[in-house]
Amino acid sequence: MEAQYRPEVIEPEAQQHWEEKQIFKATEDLSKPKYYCLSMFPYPSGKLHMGHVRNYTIGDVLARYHRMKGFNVLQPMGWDAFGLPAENAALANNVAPAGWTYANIDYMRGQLKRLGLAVDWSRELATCKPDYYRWEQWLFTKLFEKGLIYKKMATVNWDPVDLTVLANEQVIEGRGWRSGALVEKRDIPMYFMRITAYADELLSELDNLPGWPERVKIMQRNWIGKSFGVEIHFPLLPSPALTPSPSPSGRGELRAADAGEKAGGAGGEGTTSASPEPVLKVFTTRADTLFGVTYVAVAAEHPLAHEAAAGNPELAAFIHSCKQGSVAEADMATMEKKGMDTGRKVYHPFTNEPIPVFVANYVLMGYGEGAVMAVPAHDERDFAFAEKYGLPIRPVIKPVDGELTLPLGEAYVEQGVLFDSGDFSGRASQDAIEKIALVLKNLKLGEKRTTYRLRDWGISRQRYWGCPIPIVHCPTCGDVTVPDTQLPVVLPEDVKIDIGSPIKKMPSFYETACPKCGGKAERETDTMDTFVESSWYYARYACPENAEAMLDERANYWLPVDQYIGGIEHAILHLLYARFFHKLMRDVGLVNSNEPFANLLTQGMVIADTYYRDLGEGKKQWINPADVEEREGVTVLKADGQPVTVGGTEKMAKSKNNGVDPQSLIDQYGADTARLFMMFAAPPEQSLEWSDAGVEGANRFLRRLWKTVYEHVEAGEVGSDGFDLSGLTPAQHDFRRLLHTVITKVSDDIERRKQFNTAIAANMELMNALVKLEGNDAQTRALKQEALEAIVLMLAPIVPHICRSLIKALKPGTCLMGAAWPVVDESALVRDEIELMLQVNGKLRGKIKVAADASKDSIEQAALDSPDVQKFMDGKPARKVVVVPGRLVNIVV
RNA sequence: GCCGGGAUGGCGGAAUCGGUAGACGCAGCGGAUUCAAAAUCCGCCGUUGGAAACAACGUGGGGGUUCGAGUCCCCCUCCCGGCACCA
Repeated sequence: MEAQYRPEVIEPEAQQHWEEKQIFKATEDLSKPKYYCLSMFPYPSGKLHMGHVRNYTIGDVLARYHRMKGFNVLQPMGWDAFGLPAENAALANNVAPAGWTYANIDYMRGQLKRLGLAVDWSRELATCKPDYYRWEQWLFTKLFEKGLIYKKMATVNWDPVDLTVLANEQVIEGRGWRSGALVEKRDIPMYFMRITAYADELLSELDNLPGWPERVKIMQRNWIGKSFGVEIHFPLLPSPALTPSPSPSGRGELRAADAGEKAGGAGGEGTTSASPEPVLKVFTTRADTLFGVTYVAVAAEHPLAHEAAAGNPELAAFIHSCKQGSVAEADMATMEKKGMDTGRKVYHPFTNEPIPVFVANYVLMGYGEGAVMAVPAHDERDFAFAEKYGLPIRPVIKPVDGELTLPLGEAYVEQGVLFDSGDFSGRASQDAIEKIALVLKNLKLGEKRTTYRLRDWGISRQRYWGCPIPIVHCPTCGDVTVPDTQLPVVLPEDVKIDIGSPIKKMPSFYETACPKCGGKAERETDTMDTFVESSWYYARYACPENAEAMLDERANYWLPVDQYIGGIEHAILHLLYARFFHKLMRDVGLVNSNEPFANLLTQGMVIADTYYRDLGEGKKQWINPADVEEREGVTVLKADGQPVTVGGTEKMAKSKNNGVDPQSLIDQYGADTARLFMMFAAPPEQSLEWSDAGVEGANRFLRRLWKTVYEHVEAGEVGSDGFDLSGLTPAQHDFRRLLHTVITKVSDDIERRKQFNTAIAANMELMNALVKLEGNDAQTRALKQEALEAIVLMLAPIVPHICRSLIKALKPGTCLMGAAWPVVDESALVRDEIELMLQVNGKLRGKIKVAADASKDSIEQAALDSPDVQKFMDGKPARKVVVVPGRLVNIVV
């Protein structure tokens, strides 16, 4: 064995061995339990950052641990290769997105391999390859035919200067990131996936996911946002200016799940119903406050708003001003709440009192009916709005056991008891909601309804670098899906990029014949949201080379994924879409399980400081943390010494250029040190502010481990028969108990707690004790052999390269890949004496040693006899003695 | 704004079910080794008072429950993630 730890020698050697022997190639094997371990695949942004190292090391530790526990492990890897950054890079560097993407994949694959991941590379996939996305297109056509994909209008960010649609990320402070122009909202036709049809199942199945973090399930529940309420119809007074012209529609029965569909069409359903009388529909979860309604507010896109604006230039201007700004909900929610009276009025369904209708910029067209009844006395937002516009505030709910202080200083939002509410006065809120719904139903002015916050998923993107939507627009046949035989619709890769998608200007792409009638037709030139690709890749890994089908029976062998690992930022969108897709695939017969991911580990963000220079008009130049330094208290760019602006601390991302490349760390210390340091720095679920302080310590520990094994091995072979467990000295006995306590703890830390920092700490503690173990006799050497073997095997999932070398040195002829996880010797854990803490009035005052099997009475007596305790009892009698077995005794005086 | 999470020594963190706060590591300080340095090894290392023994205080801030609270409950502050076209 070499005296020096040389990662630059042993790491490539180990990696080459694993690759040549195809150690990690997974095959379906019914003789072992399967373990499908999946880390979220990376977007090939250029280089790995620390978040990737964290993510993939966590996955690798779990994959390697389960392999040692006898599982048939699959750990695949691939590339989430379509996306906006490729187009940005193409624009900046005048290269094709495809070439840029493939070059990044090649570089990053090399980096991942250098980390020594136990990945089956034979299953590698990239979502931008036709052999992958053709199945996405195939599924699209099936879903379109089933009505699970449909077309409707939707609102996007429009850059009036560059004449392009902008992603939310490209809107900075209300302006386009390149042009600096004020962004406008614009309605365009898009394809939607009917995720709302699965809302109930997506919600209820969360209860069948015990292996998911509670916080993620809570976020998904809130996102789906099922609420029980009442739809209320406010009859419209005839317009003072015009005769009302309700758009004809027989679809007044459409429920909330479809609300978005009609909303986008800006269709008129909102002002119509089955009854001939025009009504304004609102949805509320607080029907008990109905008598407190003092105005009704509609979204700027609401048909009634448009109608009212026809003869009212001021209102038209206000509605137009609501169109300014991004469509992002965060922007909508934080902007100043503004409104304007439409001049139109509705009747209160019970009192027949006329109520004004406002247009308000805070009412969202996409949720419910695009209209709300406002109760300033019992809703904070309505209260603020009413104060601003001098609208009446009419309290109708009071606390069950008290009175309201009038006038109200703020909205009283709790449920309570109704007053000033006609026949409903005196009823409790819940009871009143039921009764009011019933009476409204009898009057045909409303009914109980369930709504969801969840909206259907708009998947059209007006971008180039994505999967083409397999639709042909035929002037005679309409939207026709591309038949299986004509798939895939291949995205041309050799393109020139400027503003706007090149395939929209490429007749060779969009000119085609209608698959139905053979007439002249045009292809859809929008591409799909990249979330579509990442919604099913986990299943394709089971059969990535299958050219005949999207999935085959191997998917049912491997699925569901036993352990999914990825950033907490995906808690809602990606994970919800993937769950949705799994159910879609189940319902077309591709998989037989209900959920894709049995266990989920949400890794905390690796965050880093951001730095930028303002280029004006909302444009910023982001500067990498590696390129700045502090000079005399000022943060400056190293290159020119000029100051930079310090931004916030945010997740490492391409867009903020704050990713730290792990390559120099790996080059300097090796992959094992990088892996060990990353796992030791913090528990996986916690967010981690990046700092390389402590890397030295991780490397030092590995050198120390190497040296300890080296010295042990150099001292000669240890006879396996020289180990006499009954003849251990007390110190040796204590050490062996520590060893087996640590094996118990580390197993639990990795398998159940998934907290690797403490698993590493326990091994360090054991190493510290081992180094202090005196003596060179056969007993001691056998004990050290047992401990070193266990430490090396316990650390193997985390630092596999060094452990491969060390196990070969400790047990010549053994192979790490065949090695099993260390087994606990329960008999080593037995103690005959334990230490108990002594408290007086909850304060620590001393400790005693008692026999492990001492009775409660004898423990109490021993505690009361202790001089440490008596000193603080001041001669007073014990009022109470609390004995916590195995822990402490608390004496209350 | 809404939803979710977090805050513990100079720093990263530990304390797993309400029961010894600060494991393990980093940095720092002192010592050994060395011609010297690096590396390595040994020791100290929450704050205040004290020569020490020891005592008091101490887990973002305020209040509460409990024999006992970093952990549970209420209120607040700040930070991080998400908010449907970043992935």
